[in-house]
Amino acid sequence: MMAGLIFLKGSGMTATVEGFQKKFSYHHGDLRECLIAAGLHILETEGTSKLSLRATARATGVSQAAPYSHFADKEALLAAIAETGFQRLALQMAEDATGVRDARARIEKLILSYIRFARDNTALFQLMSGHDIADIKKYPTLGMTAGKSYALISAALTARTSQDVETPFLTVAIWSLCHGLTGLIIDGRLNPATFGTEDIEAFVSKTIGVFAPQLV
Amino acid sequence: MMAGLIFLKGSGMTATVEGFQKKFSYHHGDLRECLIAAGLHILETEGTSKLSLRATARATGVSQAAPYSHFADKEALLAAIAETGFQRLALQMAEDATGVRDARARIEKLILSYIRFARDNTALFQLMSGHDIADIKKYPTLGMTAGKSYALISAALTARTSQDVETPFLTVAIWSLCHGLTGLIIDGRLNPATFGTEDIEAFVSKTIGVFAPQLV
DNA sequence: GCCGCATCTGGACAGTGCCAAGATGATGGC
DNA sequence: GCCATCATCTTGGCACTGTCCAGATGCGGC
Repeated sequence: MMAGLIFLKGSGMTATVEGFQKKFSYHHGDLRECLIAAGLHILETEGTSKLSLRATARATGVSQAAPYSHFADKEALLAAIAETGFQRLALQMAEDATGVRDARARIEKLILSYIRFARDNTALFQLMSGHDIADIKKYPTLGMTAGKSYALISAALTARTSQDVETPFLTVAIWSLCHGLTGLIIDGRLNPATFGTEDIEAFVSKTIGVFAPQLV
Repeated sequence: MMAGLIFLKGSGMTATVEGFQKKFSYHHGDLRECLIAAGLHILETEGTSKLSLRATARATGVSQAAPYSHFADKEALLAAIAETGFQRLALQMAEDATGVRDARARIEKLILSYIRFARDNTALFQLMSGHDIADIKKYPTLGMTAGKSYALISAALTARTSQDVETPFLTVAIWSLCHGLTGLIIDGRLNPATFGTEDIEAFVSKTIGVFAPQLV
């Protein structure tokens, strides 16, 4: 419970750093960002079921109704949390694949990074890929940010030399593979005996191998 | 609200059919199945957010605590509903692909059937593929039933002639494609302009084309 | 016919999302 | 410097949820 104090008003980075406080501080400081941070923290430590508007408000040290000044409803908070998740995901994928130019190797790195993210941030990933947010179109920035990781894969594919398969369709296929594999892995639905999933890198490499002719 | 009456105790098929009632009727008749049916109905007509234990109990005409005689908690009810969903899905897929022997044509039919199911039963499909059920391992029969559609695809692939790619890996790839495509479609994330998604059959066929060499 | 036990009821508790009315305090115009 | 404005936040409350408990109910085996 100590950890919750991180987000208390008056404490925490955003509120203690003088300049920051002057710029953003109102009653709380920067409640919106703090609520998102608190939400992420609850998600990581206690799981989706414990992530409520009231709990985030509590962790931030404000009243239960305070979040409504920044989010229309619970879904809007979830969307904001998911968005920072997509931001982090895209960042991590880009980092993990820096310098790798060969199309197939790059795709492999990107997918492995995607899988690693999902494993390291399962609850967050499930929020991002699940259906807790009814229609994404209500949150345009979410859609934009979510598109970044897709764009990374798409870009890696346009870079390949042979173009016998139209890139958009190959992208959709690879993307589905990436997403589908991840789901199967984090849900533990792949029999380790037949797939050798204890060595993820080898497994992914072999599965991508199905596309081998297209990834020249 | 009229429709809710379908599930009232003493009415409805399971309770009025004499033999059925004699065999199963207790206080209610066959509460377990009725609750599942009611849950499915609520899911279809009012959406996931309205699907609560209490609502299903209400629709069935029993007290709020009655479901606990048949389900340990809400998740258990969801699991049972999801399971009948998987049952229906596998049935539909098998029907839609009857008689089609050619590997590629059969795969195509199976995937189209999968997509059609997801479109026709969106809320149910999201329950089946989402993360509302925390870990599937708690519901062994769910896992079994969910595996049926996977098995259909797997079987279709072992039937192909060329075996230059190991079947399990190709199955995982095709399965991911199937699942991923469906998600992209029902979430409306595919730009119709670039993909021509208004003609689903053509779109799916073209996307599967990425695997063409492996589907001989 | 009676007893055991699965089944179902009524009531209760803590927790939730959301809302309305009011307090609070920063900010721009004077 | 002061004041009105308005976003921000609080308090209290409503309806709903999942879950539990003590007790009523009634079917099946004896």
